Amino acid sequence: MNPQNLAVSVRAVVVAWATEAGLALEIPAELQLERPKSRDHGDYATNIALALAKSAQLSPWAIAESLAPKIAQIPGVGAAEIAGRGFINIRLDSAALGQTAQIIVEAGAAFGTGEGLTGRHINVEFISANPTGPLHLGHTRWAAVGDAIARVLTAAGAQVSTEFYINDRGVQMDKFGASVMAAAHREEIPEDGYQGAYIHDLASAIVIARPSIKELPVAEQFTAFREAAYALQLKQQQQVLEQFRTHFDSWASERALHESNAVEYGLERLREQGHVYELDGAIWLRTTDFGDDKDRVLVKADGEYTYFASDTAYYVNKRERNFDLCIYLLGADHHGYVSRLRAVAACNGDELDQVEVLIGQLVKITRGGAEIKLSKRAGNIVTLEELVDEVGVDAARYSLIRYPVDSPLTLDLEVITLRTNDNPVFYVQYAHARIASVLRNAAELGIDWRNLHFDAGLLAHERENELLGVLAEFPRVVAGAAELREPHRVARYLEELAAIYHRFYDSCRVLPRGDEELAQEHVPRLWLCAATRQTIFNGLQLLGVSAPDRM
RNA sequence: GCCCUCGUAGCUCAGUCGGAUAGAGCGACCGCCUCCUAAGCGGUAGGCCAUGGGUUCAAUUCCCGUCGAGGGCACCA
Repeated sequence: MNPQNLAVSVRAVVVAWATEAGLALEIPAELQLERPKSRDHGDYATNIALALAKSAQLSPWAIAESLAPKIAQIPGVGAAEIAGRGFINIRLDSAALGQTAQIIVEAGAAFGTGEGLTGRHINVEFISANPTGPLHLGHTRWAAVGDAIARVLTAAGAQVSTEFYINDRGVQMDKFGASVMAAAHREEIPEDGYQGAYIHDLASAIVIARPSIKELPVAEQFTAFREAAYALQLKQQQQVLEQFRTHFDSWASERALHESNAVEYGLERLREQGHVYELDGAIWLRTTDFGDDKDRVLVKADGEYTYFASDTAYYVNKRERNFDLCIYLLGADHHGYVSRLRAVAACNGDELDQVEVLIGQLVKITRGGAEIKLSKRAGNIVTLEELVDEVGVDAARYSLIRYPVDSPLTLDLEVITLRTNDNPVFYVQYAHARIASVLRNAAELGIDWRNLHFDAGLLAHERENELLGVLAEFPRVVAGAAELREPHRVARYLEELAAIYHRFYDSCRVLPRGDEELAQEHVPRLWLCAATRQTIFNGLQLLGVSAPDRM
């Protein structure tokens, strides 16, 4: 018995009742069963009687009185009681609930996956930094969250591709090249150039690899420095992301987009749709047709493409690759792009909602309460690499994922370095390690629980019920996280699960003490432990955080 | 001026596609190891869910206004 099955059964009861009573009611296709906040209200509750009261012209209580006895008849349901203004509280019998443990263990890594997004082909683009320096803290948030979103969408059945758009074209690249070249000649870095110490490191590395580069004619030398620095910097970003367990299925280059004539092609496609016009010598896209507050220039009066032209062509390119949904993760400073990006989809003949833009607030970082100012230009950067060196991949990823992206985030380096409950990741990992330890001990005692009789009905302790109920929620949590693009829900869920497990562990002895024999209640508890371990493991997997067997 | 996001415990934050008594961690205070990891557990204290209206059987959640915080409004990249 799981929440989904139960919801289907309850709905069938409601439909049967309405038909019998001769009422033509609109009953939701998927009836929502919620888990009551209070344990006194049973395992699941439905508000269906309240919801139908108005259209049925009956009191909620009267409807509930008709439904409750029939719900109580559903196999696996122990009791159905009416409470409050007409809620029906459902209690499962312990055997039906206990069965969850076995189902989870047998499902293994597949527990939590679903099919809600089966058939969707989704492109998730995030970070998309200039290759002109190390990835900094803001990028790090997207690296963690974007990767987790991709994992969660995949678990929900979608076919997902992650993508990094390399902004390797334009004046920033030239400033970058000029800065590195100046550093190589020990000249002052141009005022509008890049000032960080890494510029000097790049310059040295380039000169060591190719000493003759400084003898080249100036124009040629500039290009050589720019390209060499680009290659090194991109490689550095890729290595750091790999170390951070953020994998990109594809790296799309803005340059390549232009060189392959994809920009012309994209514009041509938009012209066919009739939203392109010329004014004052420039070529515009009429994004105001679809909710943008002003039209946008694609080609400037001087014949140059705008950055927006690249973006537009890039979208057309993604569609050509058969993605039916393009998700973008952008910083709060880019929120002005939302309406124009969605308008691009509409101008291309697609639906507005085929573009989804997730706007993330920026990350503030403190060390012992004192704010550290981030400024790339001043060279005072807290980079992804530095963060990982200081707190580790697990703590960094988890700390960045456990908050919704639309809320501003303050990370205190001192706090997230602590191995205490300040770092919920340690709390969750500890629960996993604790269970792994129990299962190891069981094996050492020669208890082959998998091959012993599993009596689900023995899992009747209050704490066991709580734990089973929370475990059964996992698939719904994953589905919700995918649907809402909110992987932090998985993290919060794991914290709740770990807490419930610790409470269970505190009250229920899993293994026989030193001189005791194996008792019948030990076996289902071992199954329950194994199910919890599997669920925590699967959840951490979705966040890209490791699940250690020992700590 | 217009637009976006946000305002919940002393602090950092969950919760909100409308549901019953608003939650966690930290900080404070009081307890729990003869026993599978005390990196754990139990308890106490702490709230006009910024504010004023509206919709509803039901609003912290949805809508409008006000106040406050942050960000954005290029033929820049």
